[in-house]
Amino acid sequence: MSKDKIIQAAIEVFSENGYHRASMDEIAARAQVAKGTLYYNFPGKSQLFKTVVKQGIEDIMQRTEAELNSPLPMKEKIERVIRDHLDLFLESRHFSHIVFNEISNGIEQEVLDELKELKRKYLSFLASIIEEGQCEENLCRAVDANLAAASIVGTLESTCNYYLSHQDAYSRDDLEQFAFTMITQGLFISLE
Amino acid sequence: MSKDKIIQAAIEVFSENGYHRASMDEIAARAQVAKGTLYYNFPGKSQLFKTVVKQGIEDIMQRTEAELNSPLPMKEKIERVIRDHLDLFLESRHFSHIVFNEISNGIEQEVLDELKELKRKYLSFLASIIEEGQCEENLCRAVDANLAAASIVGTLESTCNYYLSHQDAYSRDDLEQFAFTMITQGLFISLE
DNA sequence: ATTTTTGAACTGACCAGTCAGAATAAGAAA
DNA sequence: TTTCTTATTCTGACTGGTCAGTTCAAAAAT
Repeated sequence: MSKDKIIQAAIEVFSENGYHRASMDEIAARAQVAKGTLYYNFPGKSQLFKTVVKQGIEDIMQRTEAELNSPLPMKEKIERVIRDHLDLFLESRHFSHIVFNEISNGIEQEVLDELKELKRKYLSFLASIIEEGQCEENLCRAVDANLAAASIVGTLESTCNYYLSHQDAYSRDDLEQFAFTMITQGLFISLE
Repeated sequence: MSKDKIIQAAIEVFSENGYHRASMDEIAARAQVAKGTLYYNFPGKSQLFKTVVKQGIEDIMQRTEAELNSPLPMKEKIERVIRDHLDLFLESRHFSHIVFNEISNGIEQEVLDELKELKRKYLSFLASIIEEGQCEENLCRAVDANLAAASIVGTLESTCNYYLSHQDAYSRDDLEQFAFTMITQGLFISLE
């Protein structure tokens, strides 16, 4: 099936280059398919992009949900959720940018709205997990869950980036441990 | 002086669109200057871009340094440094992306290297501040200062973004307070 | 007189999207 | 099984548009 090959190639190319620098020609070449086949299977670039994003978000949400439903202690759960996110972000370098930042000009309003909705849904999903933890577990209740969700994604994204360009200095494990500490404890300043 | 007008316009256009979608025609129009003048003052797009990034980084470093040299308590200092960063990021929506992410294809290797060096310099600058705090103040020593610097920038960037699309729900002050809490204390989980 | 600016015209590259026709699969008839 | 027919899937050259970068003669500013 060409459709699958195209989606896989699109994930790669979009992840490597972001939306605007990804070209349909390269996606076609990577999928070993003629350009026309892209347009036979998808109405256009933005629709193809939407499909890719949707798949990525659904995937990470599913993985996260599975971890959270496991009968593990909270600490373990958080570690695993962080690990899943790092997996995704390291796999698809620019996936998070694409979803969280690059959604803008050059995409039809209709598709743009769908993408924003996907993003919103995902952040709410994370926020609801945090809120739950604030009620039932030992999460600090002083922080806003929505902002916290955004912040966590930002932290994971930027530390991934840093890690990718300094792999000599850090191991994958360092990255995971750091992310856990930073997210749960921050810089841990005891002021006054 | 046209040069200044061009730089200002370039900051705007690059910040709004990122590097690749920013067009020299629009920069010229925004600066109310002929396109030829751009090329009279700068060798090309990438050089102009470099100038803009350089100015932005030098600006925020200078502001941060000034705050840190003030005779204020540590807590106050950190709050101010965060505020400065939020100012910059909110002012130039995509400035941080540009610097931290969008540096890639389509730019000559030489300029690319200079940009990466600027970015590195800035992160080291932040890291050195954190390290100093870990020695002399009450910052947790368990976190790696470089990763922490990257993480902080990521947090600020993504929360800014979230704030910008939810200004109805949050005030600028909420944003500042949240960023401070998240950076210094994280989700503050007391596990077990 | 020298420097700076203008604005328009042009080139070459890139790229999203199109389309007429080729290839392939699927099913019906012989 | 083999042949004919139709529908689906795929192809790749082509189009039209955008944009960076160049050039330059003439005008304006210093």
